[in-house]
Amino acid sequence: MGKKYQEYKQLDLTAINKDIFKYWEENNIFENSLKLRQGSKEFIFYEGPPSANGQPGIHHVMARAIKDIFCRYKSLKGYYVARKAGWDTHGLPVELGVEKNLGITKEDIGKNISVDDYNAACRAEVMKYKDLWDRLTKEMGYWVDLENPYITFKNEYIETLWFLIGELYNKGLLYKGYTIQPFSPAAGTGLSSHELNMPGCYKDVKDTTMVAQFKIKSDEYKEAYFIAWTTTPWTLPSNTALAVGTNIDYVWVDTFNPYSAKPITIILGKPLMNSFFSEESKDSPMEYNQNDKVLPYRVIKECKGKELVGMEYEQLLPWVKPQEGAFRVIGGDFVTTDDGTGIVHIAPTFGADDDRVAKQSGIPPLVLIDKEGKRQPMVDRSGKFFKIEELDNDFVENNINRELYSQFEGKYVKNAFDSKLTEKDISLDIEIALLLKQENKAFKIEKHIHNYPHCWRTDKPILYYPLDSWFIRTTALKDRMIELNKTINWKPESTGTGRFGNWLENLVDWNLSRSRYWGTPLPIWRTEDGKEEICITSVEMLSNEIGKSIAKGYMEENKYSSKDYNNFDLHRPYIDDVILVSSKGEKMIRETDLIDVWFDSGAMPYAQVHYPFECSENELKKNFPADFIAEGVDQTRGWFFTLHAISTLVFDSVAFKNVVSNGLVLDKNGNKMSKRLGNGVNPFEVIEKYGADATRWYMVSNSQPWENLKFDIEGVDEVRRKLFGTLYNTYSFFALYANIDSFEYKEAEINYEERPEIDRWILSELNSLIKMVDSSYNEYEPTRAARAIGNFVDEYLSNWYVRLCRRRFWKGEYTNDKISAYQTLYTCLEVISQLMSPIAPFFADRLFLDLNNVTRRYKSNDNSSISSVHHTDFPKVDEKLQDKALEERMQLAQKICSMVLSLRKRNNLKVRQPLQKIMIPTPNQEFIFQIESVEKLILSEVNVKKIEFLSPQNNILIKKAKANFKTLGPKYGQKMKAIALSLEQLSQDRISEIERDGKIYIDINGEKIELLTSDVDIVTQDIPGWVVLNEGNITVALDTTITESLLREAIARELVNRIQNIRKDKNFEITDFINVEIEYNSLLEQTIEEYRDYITGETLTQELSLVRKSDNFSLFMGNHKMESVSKIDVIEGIELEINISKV
RNA sequence: AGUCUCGUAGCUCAGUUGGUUAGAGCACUACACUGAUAAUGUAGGGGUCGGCGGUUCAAAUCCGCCCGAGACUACCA
Repeated sequence: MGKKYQEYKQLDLTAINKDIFKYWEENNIFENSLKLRQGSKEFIFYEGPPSANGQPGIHHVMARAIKDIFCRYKSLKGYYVARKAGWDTHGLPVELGVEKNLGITKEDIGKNISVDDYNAACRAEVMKYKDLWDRLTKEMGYWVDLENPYITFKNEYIETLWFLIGELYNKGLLYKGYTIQPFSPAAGTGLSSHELNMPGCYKDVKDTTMVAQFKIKSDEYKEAYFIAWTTTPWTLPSNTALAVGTNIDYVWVDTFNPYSAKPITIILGKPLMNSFFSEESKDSPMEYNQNDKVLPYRVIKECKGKELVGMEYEQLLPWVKPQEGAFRVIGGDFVTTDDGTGIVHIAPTFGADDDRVAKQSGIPPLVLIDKEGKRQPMVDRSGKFFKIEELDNDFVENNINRELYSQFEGKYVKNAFDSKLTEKDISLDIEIALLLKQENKAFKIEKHIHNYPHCWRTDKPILYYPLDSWFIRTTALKDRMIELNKTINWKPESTGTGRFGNWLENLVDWNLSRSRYWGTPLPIWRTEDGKEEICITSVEMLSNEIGKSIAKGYMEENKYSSKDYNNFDLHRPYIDDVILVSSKGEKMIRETDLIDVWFDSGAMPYAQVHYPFECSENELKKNFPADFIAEGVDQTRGWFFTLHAISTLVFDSVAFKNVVSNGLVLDKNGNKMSKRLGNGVNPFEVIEKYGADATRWYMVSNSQPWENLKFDIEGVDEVRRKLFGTLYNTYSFFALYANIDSFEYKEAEINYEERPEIDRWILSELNSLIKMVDSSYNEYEPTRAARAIGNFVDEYLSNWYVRLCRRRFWKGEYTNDKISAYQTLYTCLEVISQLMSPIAPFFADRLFLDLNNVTRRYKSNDNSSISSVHHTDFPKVDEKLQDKALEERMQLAQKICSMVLSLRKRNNLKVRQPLQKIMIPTPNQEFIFQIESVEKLILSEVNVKKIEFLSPQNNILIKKAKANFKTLGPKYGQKMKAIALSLEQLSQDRISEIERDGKIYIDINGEKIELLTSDVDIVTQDIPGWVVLNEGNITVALDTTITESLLREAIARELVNRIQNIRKDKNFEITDFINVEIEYNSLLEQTIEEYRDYITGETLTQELSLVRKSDNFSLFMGNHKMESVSKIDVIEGIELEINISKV
C-alpha cells in the first residue's frame, strides 16, 4: 500500500507559506538548489543593495519578487545563479538618522561628540532594521544569500573603490574644480545631480518675489531704471550684473512707482508690457497717487537688447563693494520673455547660469574675505549672511558698509534654515523687499508659487552655492556610454532609450565630493599649495607611503601595515590622521571630502569580490557583467547610471545586459504611498493575511511591472480565490479520487494515440502553455507568463477538462481510460507547479511535493524523492503533443456548448431535461469533420441526443452575406461602402448563386464587379420555426420538443439528483450503498421501470422500491424510522416522500 | 517649461500588421447547476475607446493639437 495524496480541509495559503518555509530551512533547499547547479553555466545577477536604516515597504516586495522570479527561472533552466545580498551602508540617511537619535546637528560633530563616537553610532545605525529586512526577505520567499552579503563600509570594499578611483585618476578622468552647485545648508552638503533628481525634490513653494529697480547711471535720465524680477530677493545684495537678450525688443516707459508714486522711467522687455500695464491706461493722464488702481504710462523709446549691453547702473544694495567691472548690462543667451521683465538679475555666486555668463563677460562675483583669507560668497554654509566678526578686518574696513550691512549680518536667507523661525515669520526676502520699497527701488512685490528644489533628506530648500569639488569627467566618455547603452536590453525599452538615453545625451560631469563624515574617503592627499598630490589606490600603497612619512618624521606609527583588515579602519577620522610626504618632502593632507555613496553601489560588481586584491581579472569576468539586474525606475539615474558609468569608464564594458525597471507601487487610488498620508501598506501584514504567493502573483499579474501598480488588497484576495482556490480545488479533486483508486503513476504511460480526444487536447494546451511561459520568462515578461498560467488553470483545466471528465474519475473500473485521465490530470498539475514556481514559490512547492511524495517521479541521485520543485528542470515542450487543429476544435466545442446553454436558458429548458437534437448549418465538409470529433463532448455537456448538420444547399436556411473588408478594401477602395450595402441586401437566391458558382457579379453605379467566395462571408441568420442563435460564423438551432420519453428521462435524472442531494445531506461516504423507498406515483413507476439500472447505478442503490402510502404512515415497509423520511419535489407539482438508508 | 509614458465598462486590465457586434476578470442583478461545493455556469445592465481635427473606402489602432494623470529632466530670473 503506497502513500496517500495529502487532502486538506480548506486552502490556507499562509499556513502553506509557513510550512514550506520551515521545510526549506530544515532541509537547506536554497543551498541545495545552488549545489545542484554548481559547475553549470552561470547566470549573473547583481543585487542592488538596500539601505537597512529604513523600514522595508510593500514596494520592496515588488522589486524583489521580480528579481526572484528570474533567478528562480534561470535556475530551473539549469543555470547556476549566485545571489549575493548586499547592504548599502554609507551616506546621508545614516548620518541623519544618527543625528536624530543623538539629538545633535552636524555642527556638534567634533565638538559635543567626538568624530570617533559619531562614526561608531553610524555603524550601529546602518543595520538598524537589518532583522526586519531579513525577515521580509525570507517571508516573501526571496532567495538570496543573506549569510555572506557585501557590505559597503568594509575596508575591503573601500579598498576596491580606491582602486577604481585610482584608475580614473590615472586616466585623467578625475579633477578638482569649483562650480555653483546645489547645496543643502540643512544637511550641510552639496548634492549630486542625481540626488537633486530624486522624486519629490522639486516642490511648489510660495515665495516673496519682487521686481527691483536698478538705477541707470546717466546724465540724460535722472530717474531711469532697469527693472528685473527675482524669486530670491536675498540674492539682490550679491547682484553684480543684469542680463538682457540681445535680440529682444525693449521699451523705455514713463510711469510712476506704484508704492512711492514718484515719476520714473523704466526699461523692460516689450513683450512683457502687458504684465505691468493695462492697455486701457495708455491714454490716462500722467497723474498717479498712491493706491490708484490705474498706472498711467507712456512708451517713450524702443531699442534692441544689444543697444543696452554695456550700460552701467548703480549698485542696488551697496553693502559690499565688489571688484572693478561690476554693475553693467550684459547679454545672456538664456534670457527669455516668458515671464519676469526680460531683464535678469545676475548674482554670480548663487546661480550656475549667472556664474557662467559673468565669467564670459568679465563681471566679478560679489565675494567676501573671511578671517582665514578665503574668498566666500555672502552666505555661509549654514545658510546665513556672514557676520562682520567672521570677516577679515582689512576687507571689512575697505569694502563693507557697516551701517547698512550690520542690520542684516547673521540672518538666514530662508526661514527653514533657522531653528528659531517658522514659515510664518518675516523672511529675509520680505525684509529686503520692504527696505527697497522704502527706497523707491521696488516696482512690484508679490507672493509667487514656483518650483524650487529641496534636499531629498531634510526636505528643506537648497541653495545654489559655489563649492570646491572633485569631479569625474563622465562627459569625456559620453559617446561610449551612449553606444554601450544601446546594447542593453531594457524593460521597458522606453526607459533605456528615453529616460536613460536622454540622460546620457545631456550628461554633465559627475560631482563626486561630499562634505560629510560617514562614507568612503576620497583617497587623495595634497600639499598645502595644491601643487603636488597623490592618489592612493590600495591599503598596501597607503602603508608604503606612511612608511616614507614616518621616515620623514611627519608620522609616528603606521596603523595600516597589518594584513588583517580588521585591525584598522579606512574611515574618517582615522584616515584624516594620515599625513603623507610629497616628492619634494612637503606634507600632504587628505582632501577632506567623502565620495558620493552612489559610487559605492555602482562599484559593487568589483567591490563585492574585492577586485583586484582577492580576485583576478579572469575571475572578475566570471561575475561581470551581470546578465540581469532589476530595481525601481527611480534608480535610473541612481544605481543604473553609476553601474553603467563606472563600468564604461574603467572597463569599457556594460555592467548589465538585461535590466527590468519596475514602476512605483501606489495606493489603490493611484496616490503615492507616504507616511504623511498614512496610506502605506505594511508588507508583513499582507503576507501574513494572504501569503507571499498571492501577494507576489497579484503584483506580477495585475499589470506589467514597469507600469505603476495601484495596490488594492482586494486584488490579492481575488488572486487567492481565482487562481489558488481553483488550483487547490483541482488538486483536491484529483487527490480524492486518486486516493480511492490508489493511483500512484505506477502504470506505464498510456500511449498518446490511445488517450481520448479531451486528454490529447489538454496536453496540447499544456504544451502550448509551457512554450508560452518559457518564452515569456526568457523575455523578462513575467506578467505574460502569470496571466497565461492563470488562464490555463481557470479556463482549460478546471472549467473544461475537469468538469467534462468528472465521470471518468468517479465511475467505473480502473480501466485504461481512467488511468489516462489520472495521468493526464497529474501531468497538468505537476507541470503547473513547475511553471508557477518562480512566481509562487511556496504554493508551487507544496503542490509539487504533495504529488511527488506519492509518485516519486522526480528522484535525486541517491534515488530518494527529489525535495523541491525548485530542484527540477523546467518542463520541456513536446511539440509532438501540440495539435493546433485540436485546440481549435475544442474551442469550437466550447462555443457551441455555450450557445446551446444560452438557448436553453432563453427557452427555460433545464440542462437536466434531455432534448432531441441541435442543428448546425455547415459551410463545408471540413467543418463537419471538426465538430464530429468533439460531438460526444458537446452532446453530454448540453444534454442533447444528437447533432444534425445542415448543408448550405438546405433551402430552409435564411442566410446573410457580408462583405469581407480585408480582401475587398484594398481592391475597391472608395466603392467599399456601396459594395457592403449591396451585399447586405442580397436576396437568398443571389446568395445561393455565390455558393453554387463560387462568384457573383454585382452592379455598383453601373459598374459590374466580380466578387469571389473569399470576398464574401455567408452566415446563416435564421432557421424558421426553430430557436436559433447566431454568433460570428456559427449558427445553432435547438429542437425544443419534449416527448414523453424525454420527459421520463428527465425525471430519472431529477430523481438521481434528489437522491444524491440527500446522500450528501446525510453525510454518507461516496462509496456507501443505500436502499431507497419512494412514495408511489404512476409517472414514477414507468420511469423507474425504464431507468432502474441508471438510477441505482448512479446512486449506488441496492434496493429501489416504490411504496404506496396509505392514510397513516405505518404502511411504510421495513423497520426504518420516520426521521429518515424526506420530501422531494421531483418535477413541478409532484411532491413525494422518500426514505433513504445505508445498507 | 521640456522629454517620455499613459488615458478603453463602476474597478483592474486585454485589444495582433488599421478591416465593421470593442473583450476578460471583479463588482452588481436575475436565473440555473450542484459527490471539485467557501467552487461553477448562463443571461442582463454598464463604453460617443479622454476631447477636437486630419490621413484613409475603413481609426480604439496612424498623424497633429488640446485636456487630464504620472514619471523624469531643468540654472531657470
